[in-house]
Amino acid sequence: MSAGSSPKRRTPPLPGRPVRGSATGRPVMALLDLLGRRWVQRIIWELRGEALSFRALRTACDEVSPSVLNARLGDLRTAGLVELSEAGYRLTPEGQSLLRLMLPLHDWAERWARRWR
Amino acid sequence: MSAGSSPKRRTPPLPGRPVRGSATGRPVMALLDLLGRRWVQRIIWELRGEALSFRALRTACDEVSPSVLNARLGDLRTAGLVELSEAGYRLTPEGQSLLRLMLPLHDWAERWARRWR
DNA sequence: ACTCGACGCTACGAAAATCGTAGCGATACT
DNA sequence: AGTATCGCTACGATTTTCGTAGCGTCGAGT
Repeated sequence: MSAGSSPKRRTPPLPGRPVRGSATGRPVMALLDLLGRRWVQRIIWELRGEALSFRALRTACDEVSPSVLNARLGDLRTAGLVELSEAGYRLTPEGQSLLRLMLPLHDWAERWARRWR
Repeated sequence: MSAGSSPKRRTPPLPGRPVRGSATGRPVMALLDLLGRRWVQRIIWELRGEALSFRALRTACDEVSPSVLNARLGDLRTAGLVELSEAGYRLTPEGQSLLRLMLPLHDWAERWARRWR
């Protein structure tokens, strides 16, 4: 490990504690903070099917920088939405229940796109 | 390093054109790019009720920096999700239909929070 | 007319997040 | 030994976000 004991601790958003943009830490605000970080929703989206290795996930996310991917996976693991299994990274049951809320976004986006054709 | 004099235009994510993290421009990827920008989901969330003035919206979003707020409002207006009316900023019908997909996040977050108490 | 306050919004330097590339140590198979 | 993949780290460059100050406009009040 060591990892140089970072001089600045990055705090993943969790319900019940102050997050960016909300001193109250109301759960929905913590969630919006988490989901508003780049690649977070995309990662959840790409894990909708089978488990993916770190590298496969990186490829699925258009070769996202590994430092950011690792940071996001840390956030998501801390939040209890993602876990690393034998087969690779995958959604926890909690993560799957959140994914279920996101799935309708696909069809919505398709309809949205028709306005731009 | 280009000494280019062009002010580097920021392109809001729209379906059908390449966006950050997806050369294809598939609608859902454009949407995830848009929603993954900071404050975007929060802005939609805060506009779930009545129309809000720029300043009221800024206050609702915990005094977010006006430059970022304006940039996001530009993205959202270009995307056809938000419009400026007499009464202030408000969601378009399109934006309201997206909000409807987001509303369940509140209850989900409440349940999520119970794991951390 | 003049001040006052609120409006949408811009400027700009500082700080933080993100990116891109290279590579490490471990493990496994040849 | 050589090759390949694994999760993951380092670190400088770039982009985004932040924080504060303030501009120009408008309508209400005096």
